[in-house]
Amino acid sequence: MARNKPTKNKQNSIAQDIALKIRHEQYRPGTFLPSEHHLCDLYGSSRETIRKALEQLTELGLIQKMRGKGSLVLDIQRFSFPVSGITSFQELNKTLGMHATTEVLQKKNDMIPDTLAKGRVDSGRTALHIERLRKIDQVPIVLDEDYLLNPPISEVSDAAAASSLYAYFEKELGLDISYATKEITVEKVSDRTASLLALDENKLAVVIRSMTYLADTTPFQLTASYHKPDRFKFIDFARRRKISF
Amino acid sequence: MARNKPTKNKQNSIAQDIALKIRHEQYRPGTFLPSEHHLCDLYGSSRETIRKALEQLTELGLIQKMRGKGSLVLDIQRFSFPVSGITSFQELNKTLGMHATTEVLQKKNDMIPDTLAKGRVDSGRTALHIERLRKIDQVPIVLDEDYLLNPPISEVSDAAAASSLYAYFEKELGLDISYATKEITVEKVSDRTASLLALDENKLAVVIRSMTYLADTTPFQLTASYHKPDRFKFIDFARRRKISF
DNA sequence: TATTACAACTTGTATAGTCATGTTGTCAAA
DNA sequence: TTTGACAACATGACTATACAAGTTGTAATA
Repeated sequence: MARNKPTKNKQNSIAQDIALKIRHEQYRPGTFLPSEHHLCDLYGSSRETIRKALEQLTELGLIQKMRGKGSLVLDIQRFSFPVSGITSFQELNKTLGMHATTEVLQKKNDMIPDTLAKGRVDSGRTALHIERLRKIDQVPIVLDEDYLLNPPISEVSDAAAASSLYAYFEKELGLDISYATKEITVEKVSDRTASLLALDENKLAVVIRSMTYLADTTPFQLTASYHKPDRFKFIDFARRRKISF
Repeated sequence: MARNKPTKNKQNSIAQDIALKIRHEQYRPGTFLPSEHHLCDLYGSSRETIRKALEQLTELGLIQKMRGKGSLVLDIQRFSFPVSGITSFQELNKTLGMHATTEVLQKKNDMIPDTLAKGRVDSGRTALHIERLRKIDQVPIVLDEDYLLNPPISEVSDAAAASSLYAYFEKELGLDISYATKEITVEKVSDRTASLLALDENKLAVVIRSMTYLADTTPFQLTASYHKPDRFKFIDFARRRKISF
């Protein structure tokens, strides 16, 4: 069973290590990392391995490579909620040090709504429907409607639902979460959703619908997240894609 | 001067070529690409070069690699406005085949607002302020407030402002656009903005503030985009990041 | 028949080397 | 002083090779 440790190979370990050193300001923004040759010596690895580690950091927005000069450490004030990179509420809670609570409102089998299925999943199919209200400092912020497909997910404990589904999927079930498609819109929502989030009379909420896939490309999670508009803030780091398609 | 041709090296050419073949359904969703060894023969290159090309396609969400099996072509119905990947309105217009028009409302030097500068740029500084209203089928959709820093941008022709700033920056000025930070919120906007976008009385708009950087890490563009909430739709493809930071 | 073992494929990871090309400081020449 | 050549660095791109490990079909075996 793939335990999916984040650092299982050399290039990941190196990337992780450098990332931590950047986080702890051992490498400071505005300065250059040791050269690739130097890093080879430091980690006792080949240059290609170092370069693959640095590429991960580049993709994350931690460094900017400059030909002939070196790898510049970028200034990362990228807090808040990143859209890119599938990140769970619980992970964000930890990183940001907010005081967040999760209240599980429902957990039962339901039909998958068409708005989430989108033809990519049988809409007649049932799935484990978990409804959770997320609060920060007692204020409702997000309402999550998760539909978990069976297989691969047969049941979820109350504890897992209240803490982190992602941690449960990856660490307990050994699932290899790979990618997701997300869609962000602003919509008028139902009276029930509006009252749960304590919206004003226009009932507008930011809705994020996502479908999350495993490495074998089977979808396993469909989610609709309803965010309070005034407390909604997403931050994204994006690199320019050279390839047009 | 770096002309920044999208296909200047082997791995980019190969990625481009495979991407086009996927687009034209020469490689169909649900099928596997030729194996890496086979692609080596097809393109006359080494396996590492092929792998780097495939990695670009993976990052774009065009394929999913599966160990022991091959590279599966994913089903891409990713239309609409991607948040991730810095993409300009004009590029989207072309790709999506929409009938879009751009109206330049202002083009003059102005002070940079604090909400955009965010301490990363001198807020007292002036920049070339271009205000553009984007319409699709005569309906106003987006209001773009661009602040272009000098250097590296001294002036912009009316034609460039009306068509594509990015094309002008990259092809004419030879700028190497590298990355951007973006922030998405929902806010109550000014009366002027509201009337330009024909918002209803609550005056809520989706605001995307971004700061775009060159490869040498100098910021050159600050933008606030105001979107009509009911016509706002962003689609994102995100891969799960294994590295925690 | 059912199971096992294996061969022949696939991708994943790491190594070592080569050449191209951009950057910077130094030192000599004009 | 200014200019130019050059050495010593840096990253970018590519190649060739090796071995690990997952997948699949086949053939031998119990």
